[in-house]
Amino acid sequence: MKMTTKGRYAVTAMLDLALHDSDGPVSLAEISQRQEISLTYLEQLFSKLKRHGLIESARGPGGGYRLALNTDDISIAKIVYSVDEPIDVTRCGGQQNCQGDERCLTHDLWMELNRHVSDFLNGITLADLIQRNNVKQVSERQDVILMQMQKH
Amino acid sequence: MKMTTKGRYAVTAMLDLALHDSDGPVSLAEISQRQEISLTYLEQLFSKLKRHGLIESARGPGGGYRLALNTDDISIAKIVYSVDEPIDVTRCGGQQNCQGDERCLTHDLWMELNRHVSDFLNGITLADLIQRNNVKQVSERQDVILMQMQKH
DNA sequence: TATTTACTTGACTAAAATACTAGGGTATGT
DNA sequence: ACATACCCTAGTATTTTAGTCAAGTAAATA
Repeated sequence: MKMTTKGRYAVTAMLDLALHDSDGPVSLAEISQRQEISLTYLEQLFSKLKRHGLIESARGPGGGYRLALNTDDISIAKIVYSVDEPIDVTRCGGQQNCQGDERCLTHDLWMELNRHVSDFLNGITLADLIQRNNVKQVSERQDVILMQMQKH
Repeated sequence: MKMTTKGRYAVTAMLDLALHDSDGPVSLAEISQRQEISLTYLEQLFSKLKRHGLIESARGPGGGYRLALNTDDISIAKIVYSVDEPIDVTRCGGQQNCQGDERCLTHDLWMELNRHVSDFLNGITLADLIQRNNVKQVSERQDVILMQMQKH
């Protein structure tokens, strides 16, 4: 399966967005500072997330991004799929042509693992994450740091 | 997490070995033909598998590899770990320094996914796979093809 | 309406990882 | 001796990743 920093960054950024959504549109500049992710890299990710209908954008001063769905309708799987398109551990991508035009010995095993990981990521939403204590703690730490930076 | 063809090849080759272990040492040349994996690439993988104590080797004519453990003592996780060393989906590798020297927002989520995948792969052994109908079928197909090739 | 903020798009690139190949060995059975 | 089969170290082409650069467009506000 494909679990890269791209997917991790996307989830982290979306969670940041969810945590600050109530204050109006959130700019990528803010997220970039809080999560320490390059601004231009975030732009790429958010373009994909928007294409997949997870977020909405507002241009101009005071603009930024907002969630297009409720936090309990956005699963981690949706986010990762949006930026890392085909999460897949098989070689053939679910086609059964891993050996010549037939299944390889371990085809079904990897399919099972695929389903397992998907189920897990589908079962967790942004709403779930927001509830978690460790998320709250880290988020508060980041907010404080950002405010200190803005003083200067 | 890291799930590449290297790990897939290793599991496939080990399963092939398990299926033919009863006939005495199995040479990499055989496995290479049956599973359509490059011989020199197999050599690399088997060197690691041996270092991790999963197999034993016998040199010279009639030599080859044998399982060093019972099939129900060899989990898929053991095999994958042997060749793809650190299976890990977090950025920090379990250290909590993903953001500066602190945890990032989603640290715990990736740790959880890690554990999930590991549990799954630890819960399946070569013995389990051998029992499966789809494995039996594919294996028989491969044996027939190899015998036909050897006629020529 | 000038200006600033912030999103939008596409092409480009450095670095790392992957999936191999090449080419030497060394041990062992016949 | 000689063939078989394991053993080991490098090297390398390809692909993927992570990220930059540049040139926009849309919208708000002064």
